Amino acid sequence: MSRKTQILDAARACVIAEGVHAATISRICAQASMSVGHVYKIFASKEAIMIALTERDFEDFMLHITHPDELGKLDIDALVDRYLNAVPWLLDFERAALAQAVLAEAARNPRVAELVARVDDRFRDALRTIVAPAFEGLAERDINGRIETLLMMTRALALHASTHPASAPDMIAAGFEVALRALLSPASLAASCNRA
Amino acid sequence: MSRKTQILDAARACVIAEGVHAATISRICAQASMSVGHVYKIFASKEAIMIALTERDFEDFMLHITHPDELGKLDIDALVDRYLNAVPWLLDFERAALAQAVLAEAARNPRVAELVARVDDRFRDALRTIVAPAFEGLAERDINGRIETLLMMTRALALHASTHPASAPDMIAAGFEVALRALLSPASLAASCNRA
DNA sequence: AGAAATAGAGTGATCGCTCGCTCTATACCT
DNA sequence: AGGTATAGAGCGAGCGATCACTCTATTTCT
Repeated sequence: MSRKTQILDAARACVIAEGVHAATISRICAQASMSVGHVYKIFASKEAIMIALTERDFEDFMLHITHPDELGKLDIDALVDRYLNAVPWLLDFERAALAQAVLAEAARNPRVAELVARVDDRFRDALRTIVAPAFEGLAERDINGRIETLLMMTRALALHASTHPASAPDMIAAGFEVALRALLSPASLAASCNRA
Repeated sequence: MSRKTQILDAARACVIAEGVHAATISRICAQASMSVGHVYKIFASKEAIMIALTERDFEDFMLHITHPDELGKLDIDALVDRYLNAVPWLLDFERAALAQAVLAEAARNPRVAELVARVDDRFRDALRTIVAPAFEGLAERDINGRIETLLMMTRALALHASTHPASAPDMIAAGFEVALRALLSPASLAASCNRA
């Protein structure tokens, strides 16, 4: 394991346990069993560590939800399956705590905010690619609204375990599926259901 | 305006601008045009200020989404209307930034976490009261899953502007409505739509 | 005058980060 | 091979800044 990985793993553990700010360099060093001086030979600053950690975490997330290799092959039903399968992974407490810490940091640190925005764009693009064929004829605004809602729901899921560590994945998946299928069905169908 | 309110308003502004940790006592004091010593005569600690601020913010939120006075009178259509009307308010950047900071703090401070859990319970109860009549016959697990999904979507909406300050409320409301109506329709109806 | 409100310099702790040092392994010379 | 020079991984005491908080002095009311 490289020194970089070693530091990032230690930083991850600290951030999950106490957030970005309270994860001090000295605690990260203790966790990594390295000296302060050495860590600063490998990363330029605490911020650089956090950026690298965030990048690694996001890459992991994107691979889990929309793997680039299979993007072209995914239809809507497959997307729903993939989503529902990812629910337990998203509801993992450590993952959620890290995501929560990263988003909190994004509110303060413009470099992290830019990272979040970039990943969101990639996620929206991936969704759009999958969903576009089924949504022909739907107004652009409605498509965007649905994609944005999917993004928001995904983020909600990714954060949920942070405040609700003991939530039941299959109960949440059941509710989630209802909303998911509605958002991914063409407009006419959804409309006829809505007003019943 | 009471001294307490004055401090909380100053704290709110600081937290929105820089998060809970970076919102230092001295900056809050400067913002409130008060001395450090005086602030500590009114609040016991920085944590006490943050708890009070969180409580005030949550109370505000609950009043906006499910006002207790009209809880009995709300049916599902009225609830959807209320939700959609609340979207622009939820998408306010300052509100979202504060919510984001509070949730980040909850991940670290058990007292704030307990506050969040309490408010979530109140919110779930309110939803259940409104939704129960229409959901008779639905399995308990499905009802809970839907309520939990609604909670998650509400939270996602409440946080969204923190990372996406310039999002278009009506576009999001359009997508949101689709998911909302699906979650609030009885099961059979939703199922027949799902598998089209 | 006495009480309450207000002020802000001061305290000890802790932060991110620096810098001069040690130690070890390899390269090079004889 | 055996001795010496060199490189760079690793170390941690210490620096200046800043934190939450205290304490005493002063002003403002009654």
